[in-house]
Amino acid sequence: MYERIKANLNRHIKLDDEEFDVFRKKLVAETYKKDSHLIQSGQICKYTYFVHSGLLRLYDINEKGLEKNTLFAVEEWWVSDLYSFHSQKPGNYFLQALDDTEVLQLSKHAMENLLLEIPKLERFFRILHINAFIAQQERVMHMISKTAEERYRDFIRKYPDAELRIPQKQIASYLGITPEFLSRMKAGFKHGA
Amino acid sequence: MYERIKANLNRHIKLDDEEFDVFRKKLVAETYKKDSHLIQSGQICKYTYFVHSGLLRLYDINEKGLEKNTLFAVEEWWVSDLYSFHSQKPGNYFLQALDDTEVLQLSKHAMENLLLEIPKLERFFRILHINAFIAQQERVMHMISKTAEERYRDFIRKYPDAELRIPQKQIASYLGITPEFLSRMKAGFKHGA
DNA sequence: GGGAAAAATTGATGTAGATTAAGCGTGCAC
DNA sequence: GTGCACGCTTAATCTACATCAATTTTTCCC
Repeated sequence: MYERIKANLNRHIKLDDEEFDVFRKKLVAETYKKDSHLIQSGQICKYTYFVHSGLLRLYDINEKGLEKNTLFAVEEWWVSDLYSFHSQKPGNYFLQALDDTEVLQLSKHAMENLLLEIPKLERFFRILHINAFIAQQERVMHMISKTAEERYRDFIRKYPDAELRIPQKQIASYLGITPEFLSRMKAGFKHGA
Repeated sequence: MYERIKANLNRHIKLDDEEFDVFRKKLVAETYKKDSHLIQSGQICKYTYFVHSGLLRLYDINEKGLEKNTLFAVEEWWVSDLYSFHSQKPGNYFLQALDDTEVLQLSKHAMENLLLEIPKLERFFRILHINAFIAQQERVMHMISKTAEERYRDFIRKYPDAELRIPQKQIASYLGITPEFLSRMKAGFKHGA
């Protein structure tokens, strides 16, 4: 159960066995059923989640009342409503399981203690958030510069298995287009392009 | 000269005088003339910049050959090509002065040493990048959910003085629309809306 | 395994914003 | 001061994508 998160930490820092043990003891393993919610908009986000297996989506409901996905989290992703988690104020996002999903969750309180006990974790999360920022920045640039079709091709190139696991309407919402238009595009470029 | 960056650090951490002195000694003050470049696409980004005064834009050139702004940096902003700076591989962004601009720059090497000498800085940059991520994430959601006019209104509400200092075409590029359409919108909602 | 509900597809029409092109104002180099 | 490049505006046309509505396919539940 803990090998995956250990490998994840090892991408950026080295913890000895004792340190990892301190870390592991703060984690709570939890399983969420398909369609259940881990985070609700309007509430204070208590946890940061590491996805051990399964599939989550992070979304908000916009002014027109439509659900818009901002992130899919698969195995070995960290996910949370960072604004709410970090500030401990009510957030705007929902986090929902698209499949039965096993997570390791870390409470705000546990996280703060960990950062003091194992300062190397400051480095780990710093690098994690740098990479998250870079990915979002690139996504903004794609929204500005590319057509929906180019963004869809990028998406399936970057997450090849996502096409299989994630419903079309969820992908459309992530890309910022309607399900109808996504369907049309897929039909289109079998013969075309 | 150093009061502004000291205040900036103090937003998230407390450094004593000795620590701040270590930090300050690594900074290099530099002035860039209007229109000059601090970072060039294709090159390895050597520095992270703290804007002491002036105005910078971070942009790339897309596949169609058009310049697209991803960020404006005014007083008290940190800016860099984070991918290139962090990985020390060639980057995709240009950083250009839109006005004569004074920066404090920190080399990759100096930054790494600082993070070892003053571990509290790991925390500082972690929080800085969390906030940067949250802002980018919000921008993605706005691109997905809002019309160009709504995004323009948000922009001038968030950066009230930007409208005065930043040329329209640069704002249009940041919003992901053409200068022509921005001009039309401005004319439009003087009488309308 | 049959039936309801949700997801995906298909078609007709509507619209936000792009593109192209022309004219206008303004800052700045000589 | 004058010329000229460049940014801003206005107008006509075009297109990527949305909206609305109907049909088919898939999923899931007792």
